Amino acid sequence: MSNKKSLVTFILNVVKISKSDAEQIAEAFHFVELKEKEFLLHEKQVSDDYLYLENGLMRTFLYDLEGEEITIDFFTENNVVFEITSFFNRVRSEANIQAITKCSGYRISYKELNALFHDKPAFRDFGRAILVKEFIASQKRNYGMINRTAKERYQNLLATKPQILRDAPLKFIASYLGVTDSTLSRLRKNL
Amino acid sequence: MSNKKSLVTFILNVVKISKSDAEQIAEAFHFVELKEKEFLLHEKQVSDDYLYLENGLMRTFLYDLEGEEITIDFFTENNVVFEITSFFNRVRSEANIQAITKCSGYRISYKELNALFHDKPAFRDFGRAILVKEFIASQKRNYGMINRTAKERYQNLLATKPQILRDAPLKFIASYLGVTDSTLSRLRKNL
DNA sequence: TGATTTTCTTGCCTTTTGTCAAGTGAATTC
DNA sequence: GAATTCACTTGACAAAAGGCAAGAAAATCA
Repeated sequence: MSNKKSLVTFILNVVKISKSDAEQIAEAFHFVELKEKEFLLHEKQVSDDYLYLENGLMRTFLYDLEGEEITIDFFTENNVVFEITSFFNRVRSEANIQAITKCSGYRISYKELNALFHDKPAFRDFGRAILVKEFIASQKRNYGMINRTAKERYQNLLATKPQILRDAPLKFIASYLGVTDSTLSRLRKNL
Repeated sequence: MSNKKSLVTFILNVVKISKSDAEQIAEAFHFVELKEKEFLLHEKQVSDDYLYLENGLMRTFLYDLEGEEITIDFFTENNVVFEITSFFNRVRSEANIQAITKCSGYRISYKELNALFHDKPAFRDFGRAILVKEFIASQKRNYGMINRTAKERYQNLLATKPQILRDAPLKFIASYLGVTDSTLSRLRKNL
């Protein structure tokens, strides 16, 4: 049994399965590290990483029509990281996934994930629970972005994921919140 | 074999399984109709409907802090309709789902869905494909809403789901786009 | 250490969107 | 069919956010 305690704990928090099932699932994952600014996924590649992020901060981003980077989402410690479209549909990714800080965690490939999905009923429940959890998070984000001013969105981010404001540069946060750098800088000043 | 041709076609478009598997899955669904303005789900209930919408237009909405209705999402023909948090986590819903026009389709309950999930491998693939599909749609919506002006968001909706603009009242669309009724009315005028 | 680049802040002005309130017209009701 | 309600529009003004450019501060590099 390798040292995947945090992953086992994460699995047990996501779905009601036995500890030994959780440990067997965790066993299938492989340790990975990423340096600051290293990419987990480059656009136009087919993603093959389903990652549990144990330490660090990552982001996913793409380029808008003017060629500007738009940060779509941040990933914090103790969450899964994957580009769902590319990973599950086996198509080239439109987005990039990049480590903001040094990161470490455990990954499995698409092939490994499917083998588990077919062989281990407990993993099916885990897989579904993760999809449901991430889907809900995406919907919540939708709701939190619309019908709110930039200031409220910023305050919400401050309250829910302060590590992002600590570790990510202003321009990543600005594009994530849908405002310009200038506007975010001014918002900050008034708080 | 009842008349569920559109559902079978829908299933076959979502996941690569055999026609007979798709027909067996469709068999488990039950026909339902909803009158205009009728609710599929009221807030504070636990959702028990996983619905394939064959005809009509629906929306999901909740109330903001000022007690105003906020339309979160629209559901169009030939899509699935469910409140993921309440349905999968068996918790009371914070959202309402309501028919805008007269609607018809086919539903299954949580219990029925899980029985299929455990007994029919083809349904597992279907279930996962639906979650992936809806998750991607949610992410796309996120991306389409941020970093765009209200006018661009409106034009995008016009291009992608014109039936919404045809059948939903202005106030539903305005809150969905995150603007006031007045602003949407003015946007329309300039087009 | 000093030079260079990158990140962030700020001022000035414009555009977008919101607020509030009044008004029109259509649909519904009694 | 008059009254009421509902959906939408419009005007006048206010607030929020953006565009652009200059400059300060911080990080990186040589």
